[in-house]
Amino acid sequence: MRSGGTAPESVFGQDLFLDIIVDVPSLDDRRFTYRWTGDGVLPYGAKVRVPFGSAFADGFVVSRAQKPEGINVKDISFAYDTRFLPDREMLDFCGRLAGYYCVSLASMWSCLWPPVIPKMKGYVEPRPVGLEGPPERIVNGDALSQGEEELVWGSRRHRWARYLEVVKEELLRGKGSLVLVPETKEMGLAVSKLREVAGDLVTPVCSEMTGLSRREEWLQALIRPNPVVVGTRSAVFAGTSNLGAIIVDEEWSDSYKSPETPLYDARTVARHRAQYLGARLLLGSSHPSLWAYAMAREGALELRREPERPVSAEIVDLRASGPRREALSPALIERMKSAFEVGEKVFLFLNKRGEASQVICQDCGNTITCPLCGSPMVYHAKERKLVCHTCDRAEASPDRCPKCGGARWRFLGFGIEKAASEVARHFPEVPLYRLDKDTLASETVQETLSRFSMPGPACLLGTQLALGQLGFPQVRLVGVLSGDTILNLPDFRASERVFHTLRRLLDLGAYWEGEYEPAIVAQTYNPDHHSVRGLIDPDAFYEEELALRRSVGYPPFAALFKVGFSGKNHDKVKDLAREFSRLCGEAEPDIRVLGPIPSPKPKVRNQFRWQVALRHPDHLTLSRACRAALGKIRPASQVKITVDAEPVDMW
DNA sequence: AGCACGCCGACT
DNA sequence: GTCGGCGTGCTC
Repeated sequence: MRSGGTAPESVFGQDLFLDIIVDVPSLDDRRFTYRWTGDGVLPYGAKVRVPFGSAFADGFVVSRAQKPEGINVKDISFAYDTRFLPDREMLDFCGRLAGYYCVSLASMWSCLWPPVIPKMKGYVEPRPVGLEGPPERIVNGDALSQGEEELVWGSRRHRWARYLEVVKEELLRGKGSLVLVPETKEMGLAVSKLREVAGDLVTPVCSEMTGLSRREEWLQALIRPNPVVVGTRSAVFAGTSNLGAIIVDEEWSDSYKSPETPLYDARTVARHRAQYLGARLLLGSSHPSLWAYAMAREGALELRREPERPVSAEIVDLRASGPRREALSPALIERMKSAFEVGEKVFLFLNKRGEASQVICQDCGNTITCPLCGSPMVYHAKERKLVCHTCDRAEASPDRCPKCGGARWRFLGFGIEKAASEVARHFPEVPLYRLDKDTLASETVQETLSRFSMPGPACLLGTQLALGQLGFPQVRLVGVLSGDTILNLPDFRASERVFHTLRRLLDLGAYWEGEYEPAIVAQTYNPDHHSVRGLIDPDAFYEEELALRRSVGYPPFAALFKVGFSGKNHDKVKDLAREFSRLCGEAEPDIRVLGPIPSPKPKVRNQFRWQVALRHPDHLTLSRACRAALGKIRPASQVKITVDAEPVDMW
């Protein structure tokens, strides 16, 4: 609060000019000079509202400025409450991240503030930081490693025992912690667990933070000397720099990847932030990502693994059942029957993404993959061709399977409707519920689940939506109708995704104590595929998938960028994508440039879409080349460029 | 991102 | 003769 004119003499009674970077796309941190006529000092990094063109925009103070000549300098409209100003270390850290992700510093800094911030009221003593220039974009994310890193692999109980231990240790050293969970609905449990060791220091922050109390919690995370901050993806930017540990629970989850720009991945940000602060990093997982597994294998992460529990899993080979096309195999029907007879519940999982126009060999289950990159190829009905969307390689669709010579091709995609009618036909007396996007409109997930959990036999047919629901009813049998159809997606992580989905089904009922594991019956056309075998032998999956990724030079053995181009003028989009590819190759000859190719969805909302993939062993080399190329492209043109420096898929 | 300026087609 | 398309450029 303003304390009767005690603000610094030097900034009173005179015009104060400040350089502001405005958070507006394509402006890329261009500086604009504004006048500050309000009370108090606006420190480096302060967030302000400024008139911009005929509208307003948010921006950040980066330095003091001279009165510019020949420009009609406008006044800063207001400053946001400087109590929310992140500390200098976080500001600098985000400078590095901006370089790493090829985005503007302004957009990166925006992540450091809650969505709604009050205006600054009167004079607020800012934290002591100077008005230096912006931090050097050193973008050397790995140079500062000194903290310990570990992979906590096992059940929820196993992981949280370790988390609490570490949080407690750090508190004894006077250090706070940051705990990330994949979904908002996981926060309640995380908070109550952490309260056991950290009591009132536990500070939940929430991305859907519009309410006053939410904002207050965010502030507490900044102000408390050693907060134990809990939150989802966006919370990776919250809290002070006095952190002893950063914990990422269920790190395999792609919900850590931001879907909007800046396209950061909270897992990587967490790791870099821990390294930057010299804090420990804990990655927790019931089935680690390949990224985490590879680091543990190299010894970069210390491994704390709970012994694998035996699983009851049966893999049903659909190839054996011939051309008959039913959603439920006889083997599954048998198992369902015995489950219903003793009053148990069955969950049938159907991955709905199998609608794509794919062909697999009905005799041997072979899916044709691209010889250049290993991604499954996509059938283009129009030209009767198989196309690799990663390499832009097209070949005639073969008449006979190159593996077994079979000529019976199957087009994928049986819908949930068909499955439902089959279940109803086989088990007319068993109550049947559905949980998918189409049925969600009529009732909530919880309503469906509670009806499903009423005593007696019942069957639930669900998609991804059903996974990860807390308090899932006691299911004794899980049937996977078509979990592996996404193997046919042109995506370097398709196998990993199938593996995680299948392993996740084993955890359906796992909530806290009293865990149990259902028996699982997985129907598949790929019974020998390592991602399906991973249900029984996860280690074999990891080793095989790692070997595959290494042989084709994909993550985690190399950095991969996905650069998207979109606009309504097809030729301009294509030309700019070509130009960009050329410039990248020029900037750094070692870079593998794949494409440009039309995006898997080549036209969306009347916008044409092309993409380029870049690969190189070193992420920073890619970032540098990418920024160099972007800098040389004339910023005109109605083509939007999106750089994803850490894609989780190639869509 | 908005928004204004500016130079070529079909309308009262 | 004007209204209006959106390509190009600017925003302190």
